[in-house]
Amino acid sequence: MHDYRVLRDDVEMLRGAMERRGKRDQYEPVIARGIALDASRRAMIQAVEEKKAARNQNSQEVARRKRNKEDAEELIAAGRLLGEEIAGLEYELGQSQADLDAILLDLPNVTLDEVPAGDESANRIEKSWGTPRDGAGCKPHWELAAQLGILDLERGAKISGSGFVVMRGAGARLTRALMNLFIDLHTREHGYEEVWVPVLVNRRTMIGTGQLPKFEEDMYAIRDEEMYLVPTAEVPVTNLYRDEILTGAELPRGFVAYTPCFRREAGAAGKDTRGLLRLHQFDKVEIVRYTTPEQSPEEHERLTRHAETLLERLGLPYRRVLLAAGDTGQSSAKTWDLEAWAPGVGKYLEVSSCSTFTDYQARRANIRYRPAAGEKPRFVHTLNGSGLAFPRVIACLLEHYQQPDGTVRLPEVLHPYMGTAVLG
RNA sequence: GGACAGGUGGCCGAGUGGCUUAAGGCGCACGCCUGGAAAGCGUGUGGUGGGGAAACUCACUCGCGGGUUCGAAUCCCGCCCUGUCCGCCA
Repeated sequence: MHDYRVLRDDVEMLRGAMERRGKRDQYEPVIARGIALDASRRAMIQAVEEKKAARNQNSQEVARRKRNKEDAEELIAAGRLLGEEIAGLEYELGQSQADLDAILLDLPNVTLDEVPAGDESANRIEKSWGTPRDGAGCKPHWELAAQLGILDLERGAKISGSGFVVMRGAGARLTRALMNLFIDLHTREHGYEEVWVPVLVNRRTMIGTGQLPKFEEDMYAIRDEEMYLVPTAEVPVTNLYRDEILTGAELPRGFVAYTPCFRREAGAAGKDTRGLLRLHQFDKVEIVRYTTPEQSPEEHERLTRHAETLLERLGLPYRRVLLAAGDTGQSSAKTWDLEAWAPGVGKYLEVSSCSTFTDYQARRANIRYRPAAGEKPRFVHTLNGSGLAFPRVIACLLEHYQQPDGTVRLPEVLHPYMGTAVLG
């Protein structure tokens, strides 16, 4: 969400940002309407406040006369008229305000200068780690998993539908192991506070992080309740401090949470549907940071390193990709995707998305901090990243560490969590 | 789900229609006092929006939203949340 003032003072900047996202044409009429609404809104505010000041003064005078047992009929009549005028103006103002808010909620965040313009073809690989295994002779994870008996796609589909999976035996245990490994690392070595949060949230929470009102069709909702299943722990965790004012001294702050994630994947039908590549329900550990605006660039790098560290501990080759503006999510100002190599499917799989949202989410969720006692509150910057998403990590682990006989040799860091070195 | 009791500023707490532009206290900040501190005394202490270069000023804000009224923290209606008890339940 943007400040109203952008429409007054910085509209060229906004237009440029939409241009870089390839959405100038889409948003130009929205921006134009926003500018007009902002101007009329301000005029109405002035008019209505003038009337209210008059009404307040009038009421004071009525009170004074009544105390002195003087006649106030004339003033009461004048007050009645003012009240009617105010009611009319306020109704109009409410309409303008609602329309303008809808526009401000609809406009995507402004990407940072270093984010390349254009669509995903302009995405930029910024670094690579490890040596991708040659895919020759490598099986895809769904074959390995079937052979190992750790993944039951058929029964997942029976119980819930396609895109829902059952993990069994070592597969189920692997999920629990990754959850513990990731949370342990983030709490013990990266300084995050562990939190356990609701996965069913109200509408206001979904608006706070930017999923609503725009992406209603991507969300699972509870009928008759106006509750939503979270698509990521980012939603409840970022909203922890909604409508609160933190102190500057407690920033930066980091939180780590495991949650299941629920996504309808409405626009992705038929894409990457095999095995563990794209699910309606999956598990993920998420890291979220609150920072000051000044610290947010370095915090973004730090958070991304925290996610990368997990891949390095698991020994999975990966690359860091800077998303172009057109591929960057609505709320994000800059996103690095971490993609781990899956030799069996012969692709890099997105296992983490590390974003800085600047003050976009903080405005929507009204999360502020006071730099020092007595100073004005400012919006925090919020950041988050997957650390990491399990199904694709499991796919990469199986494929990367597979042996010719179909067994899988696990990386050492998982041995204590799994109680074994080999699957199969 | 039902009954009852509540929701006031950072915190406690007064306040059943106009002399409240939210009393008083605590906390906090600054000042006086002091060799230094404590105590004491004094002053100041929220947020949002509009106007203004600023000083400042106007409006809104007593859980949220409506309503009654010239005027609502106060009266009415709906909702949310918290507590206690009952019911149900992992």
